Amino acid sequence: MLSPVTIPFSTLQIVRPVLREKTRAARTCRPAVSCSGCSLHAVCLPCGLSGSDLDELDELTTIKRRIARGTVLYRAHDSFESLFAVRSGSFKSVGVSRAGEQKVTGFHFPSEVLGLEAINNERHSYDAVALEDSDVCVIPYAALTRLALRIPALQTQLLRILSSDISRDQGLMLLLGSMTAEQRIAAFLLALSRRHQKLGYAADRFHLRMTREDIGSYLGITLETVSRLLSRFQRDGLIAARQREIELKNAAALKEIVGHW
Amino acid sequence: MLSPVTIPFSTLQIVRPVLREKTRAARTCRPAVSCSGCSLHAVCLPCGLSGSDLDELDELTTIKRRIARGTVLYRAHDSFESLFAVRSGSFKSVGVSRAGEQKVTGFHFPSEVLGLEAINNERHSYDAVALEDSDVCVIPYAALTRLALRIPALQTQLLRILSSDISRDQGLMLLLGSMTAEQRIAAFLLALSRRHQKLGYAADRFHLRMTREDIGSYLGITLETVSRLLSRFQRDGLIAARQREIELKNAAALKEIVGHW
DNA sequence: CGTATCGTTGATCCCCTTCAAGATCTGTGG
DNA sequence: CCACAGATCTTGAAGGGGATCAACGATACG
Repeated sequence: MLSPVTIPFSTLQIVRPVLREKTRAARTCRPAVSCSGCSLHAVCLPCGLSGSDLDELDELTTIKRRIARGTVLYRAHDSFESLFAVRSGSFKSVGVSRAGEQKVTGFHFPSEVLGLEAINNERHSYDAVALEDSDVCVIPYAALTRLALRIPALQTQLLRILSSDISRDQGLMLLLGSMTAEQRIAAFLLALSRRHQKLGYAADRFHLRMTREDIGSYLGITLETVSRLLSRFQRDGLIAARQREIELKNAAALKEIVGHW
Repeated sequence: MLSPVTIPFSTLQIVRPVLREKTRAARTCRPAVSCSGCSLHAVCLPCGLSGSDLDELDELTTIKRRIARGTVLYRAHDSFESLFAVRSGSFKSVGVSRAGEQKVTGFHFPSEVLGLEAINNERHSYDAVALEDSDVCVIPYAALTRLALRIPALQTQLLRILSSDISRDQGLMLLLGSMTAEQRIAAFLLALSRRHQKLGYAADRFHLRMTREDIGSYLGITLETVSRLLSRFQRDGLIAARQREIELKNAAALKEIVGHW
């Protein structure tokens, strides 16, 4: 269907290593496509694995795919075969109603695993759309669970990843259910900042990968409100925003707005 | 800490069997406290297990706890040791902010598993409060994952349960992010109806276990709005409501209001 | 350079919140 | 069994936050 794509080295540069500790590049001949050679291995699925366990996971995840900006990784109702780990780039999850309305239910950055919601009914329940040219690891699910039976640390990590997805969703539910538009935008900016930091980027300066409309859809407000509030935050000196380039000038004030949630 | 409690038979009667197929009561001496003897085994954690596998799970889950109405099963920040399966009764999950505000993030009925969000950071992230006198199975997590390594069907089921929790949360996010108050109430009633049906109860007649305030908190609206809309639905003949006793008179119209989400 | 997509800002409107008061229910003790 | 207090629910009136409608700038891209 889709042939494996070798990732050019230039792409990997986009993602800065989180932990440089002894990369296992020497252990394998294809560092660019293996978990052991991937700069994200400490925060991705192989977290906690080492030695021969890591090698076995490598064999499982040799297939990579490049997804062009604006195209889908999978669609709602597609049958579920594999999980996908984001290697570079970013995605949005889009829930679709039969009435045609769409709603963004999540944004996904490198090291995060996509497709977890499909495990239960073996069918995806939303579209995953690339926000920029992106690369993913394909992780065949049946083979992954077989391997997890033999590698306790892998089973542990898999369950952790699912659990943290539940935690993240619950955080968003709190946000959607009880925050004003102003609080939502502040919380959104702070969350993005944290995620960027976790990937090794500066915490106070980042590029929005998504449109105002995507943000509004995700936060349950209109794109006009998003725009107005970003303007206001800028006027009040909390941020500097030039198009999608965001700089947090006063993170403390943003936290104050969110109000300790 | 808390001693095992034997469940009186009268309590078990509350939960009607979903599938009466050859209950395995004869296989064990303690049907009232074992998975094999539990009327929920087909929709709970042991789904898909049989024979000696089921026996092993039984040994893991011998401890039961009775939680009185209004008391907590666990609190946010409690350390995570066990998952809990609801045997009878019902619970709400309550997220707590440092500012003191509370928000209900979920309702939980028999056969559902509580505590999944705590797997990742080994600490619970919300309170679980009993809405009525309830019984739960205590499922020690470390032992469960060890057992799941030996029983592939158990690992599969565990991953499915986590995944379906993610799906459920995403459904609520769609609701919170893009529905009017009227749509939320309609969707809430229909969802409750479906869950009751799944447990073997009538689909068009049920008892609300929670207050209007709980419902409002969960749906992101005020208790007054909940009350007003229930009154309006009743006036329009969509439901009959006497206090917490609800009868769906026109489910089709409710679905029409929700609008095919 | 022109077109489409994306973003900003303004004016108006309405759904839901907030505040308030009363009704009903629950359960506890006398 | 009844009375009373606290919790819960209902309903009304007024006000505001965000949606909607609309027009115009800015940017990206072929």
